[in-house]
Amino acid sequence: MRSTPPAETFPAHTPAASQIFTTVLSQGPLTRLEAARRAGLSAAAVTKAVRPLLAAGYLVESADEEARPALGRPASLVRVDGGRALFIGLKATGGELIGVLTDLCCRIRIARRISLTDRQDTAVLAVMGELVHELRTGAVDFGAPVLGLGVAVSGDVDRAEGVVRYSPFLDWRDVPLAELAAKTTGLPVTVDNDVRALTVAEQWFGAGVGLADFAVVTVGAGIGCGLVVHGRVVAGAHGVAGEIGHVTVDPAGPPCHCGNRGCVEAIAGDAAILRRIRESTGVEVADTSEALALAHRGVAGAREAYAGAGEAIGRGIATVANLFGPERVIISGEGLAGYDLFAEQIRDTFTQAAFGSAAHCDVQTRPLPFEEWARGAAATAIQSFITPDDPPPSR
Amino acid sequence: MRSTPPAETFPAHTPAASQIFTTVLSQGPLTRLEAARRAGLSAAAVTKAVRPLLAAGYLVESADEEARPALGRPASLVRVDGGRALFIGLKATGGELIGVLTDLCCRIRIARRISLTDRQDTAVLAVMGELVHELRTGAVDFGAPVLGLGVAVSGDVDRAEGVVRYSPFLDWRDVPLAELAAKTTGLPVTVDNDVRALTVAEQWFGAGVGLADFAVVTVGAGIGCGLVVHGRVVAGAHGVAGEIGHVTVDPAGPPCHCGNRGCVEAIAGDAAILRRIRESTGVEVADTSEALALAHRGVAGAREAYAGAGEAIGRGIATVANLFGPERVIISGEGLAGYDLFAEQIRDTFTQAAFGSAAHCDVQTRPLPFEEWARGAAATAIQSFITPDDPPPSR
DNA sequence: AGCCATTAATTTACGCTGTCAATAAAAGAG
DNA sequence: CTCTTTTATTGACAGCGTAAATTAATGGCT
Repeated sequence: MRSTPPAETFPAHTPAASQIFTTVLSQGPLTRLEAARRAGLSAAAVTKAVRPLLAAGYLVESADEEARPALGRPASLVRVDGGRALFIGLKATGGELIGVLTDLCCRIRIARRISLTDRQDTAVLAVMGELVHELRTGAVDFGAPVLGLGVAVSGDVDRAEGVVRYSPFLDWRDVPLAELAAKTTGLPVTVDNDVRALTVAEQWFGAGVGLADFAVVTVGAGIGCGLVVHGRVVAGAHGVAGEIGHVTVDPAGPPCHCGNRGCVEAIAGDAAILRRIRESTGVEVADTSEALALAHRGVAGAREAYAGAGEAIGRGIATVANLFGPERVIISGEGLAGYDLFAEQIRDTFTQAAFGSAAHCDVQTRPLPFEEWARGAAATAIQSFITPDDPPPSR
Repeated sequence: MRSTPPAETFPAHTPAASQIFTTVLSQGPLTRLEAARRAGLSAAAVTKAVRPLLAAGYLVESADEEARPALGRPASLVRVDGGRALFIGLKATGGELIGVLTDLCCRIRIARRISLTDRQDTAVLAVMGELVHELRTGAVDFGAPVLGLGVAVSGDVDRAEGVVRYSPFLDWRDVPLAELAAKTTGLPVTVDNDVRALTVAEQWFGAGVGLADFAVVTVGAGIGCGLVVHGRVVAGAHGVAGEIGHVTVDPAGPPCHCGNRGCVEAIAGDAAILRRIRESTGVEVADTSEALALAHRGVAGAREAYAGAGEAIGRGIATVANLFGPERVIISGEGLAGYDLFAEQIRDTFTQAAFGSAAHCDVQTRPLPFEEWARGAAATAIQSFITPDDPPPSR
């Protein structure tokens, strides 16, 4: 939600224009005809929508050098000028703030992290202000205006209202973050849940482009899941959705902080893996990198812990596939550092537990650099810039 | 999919008209203004859309007798004339064919069942033809035309193409049922998966009216689930969705016909309950009614079997709630005959396993008379009649 | 080389549908 | 009998689609 009027508004005031721009943005350079086809609109609509966007510099035209057909008028490609505008994305965790400056195509130009000492909202907000200022200072070099700020926070976030309802890691309740950050920075602010933000980034700029139904699964400290159904990110009627981390995979499994036993997160979360390695090997591993080292050295207990995690994740993904039937599942997250240790288990368990054609679902993995979460936040800011109201289904 | 031109077409050729009609159909008598508000359209659009529908007799107007506010121009209510048109719904199981004749408001006027002796598609089709003929003969009394036929089949069904891809109970593969049934009956035919059809009926005529996100869980021989997300029924990219029956709730549980262990269906399906009762009590219960009798008499082994079933179902529903965040879950099915035996376990397990606000999800139960499945099929026929292409999100 | 047929991309002209804002209609209150 | 209040209708306007016209590039033919 915009809390302040944007410095510059997007010259696409009709739904069709937003949709066409989104199509060109996410599906690379396209001819007008091809853009029309993919957006489900007429070619005439594209021509009309493209004109003001070209004039404003958001789109640029170029000849189709390669793949020119022998006959007929050669196509001219339309693409988004990424350098036309900049956006800032912030991800707040309990311990640090990650910030990125991206262009309109959501390519990262600058990335920064600052550790947080105080989780109080006012303290975090001050640090956010600093980080945004630093990124804007760096933005001067690129000769384009910063047109929006996206903030990603884990927990229950109401994007439409710009309010963090409850964030366990930050211990926040009902913080009107969009409003506060807009006051601090003077930018239009979008606030969203971190996993959903990442899902938006995949939908527009990643492996979810062009898919109406897919899921993003993040593996790390927690296990999260973002869902896109009918071309739209699922937010849940009560703000909760995609809680794959608390899907039970073994009622006799280890206890989870949520009060149940055998949740995916209680088996495959970073802390769970560490604890299991400590219990089975007796080695007092201090963090994930030590645990990984131990497993890579071939220590049986450590390998088993990762294998068990892989099984739990595979079962969780199979559950998602059985219920939704997504076209693709994108596995990502910090936890992928140890992907070689559980890839096989994920795949085997998924294949076995997926019912019927659900097994045809394409399970992909992509590495997730640390700035990726913040990039997701920037993606939500770009989304808000292009479609002030929540976006229509993309194709 | 329509395979033959309908006997009579619906005089609403614009999306807005279909949407307004749908709103009035499912949300009872409404003033034009209220219908506009609920459909997200302008009052002007309603006035324009309603006129031809009144002229054609699909809608009727009446004064708002009660609840007339003291002030202002009195509202005139618009409602659907259910008696204006009739539809036939068929549900095919392995052993019998259930057929209903409903009016436009999906109220059942006549219900019939015929047992099937031969599962071959041609044999089933012949019996379908008979049943449809019988229902149409009965329809004469109501003085309205039969305008569509809906057929519900369990398994993998492609509604858009009207093809049954694979139905285990009938042992069918790639049967172009819509085309065949249209040829036999001369009616426009809609073919859909049985659980999805039931979900459509709930969405338009049941407890899902007005909800953008809800789930229907059916308990009986199998455990099924229909999902509505963003106001649309989820069909899954590969035709599989809502397979709650094959969500694993206990990897150490009993084996399931799908090849895994501890699926919801392997614990809470009718056959699983019977087997467990036989094993624990030694009593050779022959069918579900005997099992119910045993449990109601207080036999411990039988009660435990039902309690275990309740837990499995509750856990399955919690999984759905954690992943989607539906506003409501509607539990239904033949298995509800024993609802008193596991209601408590469903509720307790759900509450415990639902994460955070997902527990706020409203879990309802509704009895499911045997004709309900066929009524769902009729609902899909009504839907196809009103919106020839797949329906837009309803509000 | 010049011209024309061919193919494709884009634009222009026009019609349909839905919104917005102004207006009519139907009461009861003063 | 007029004013207020609420609902329904009407007419001007805008968005978007279709269809036909226009523009652009290329190869074959003379």
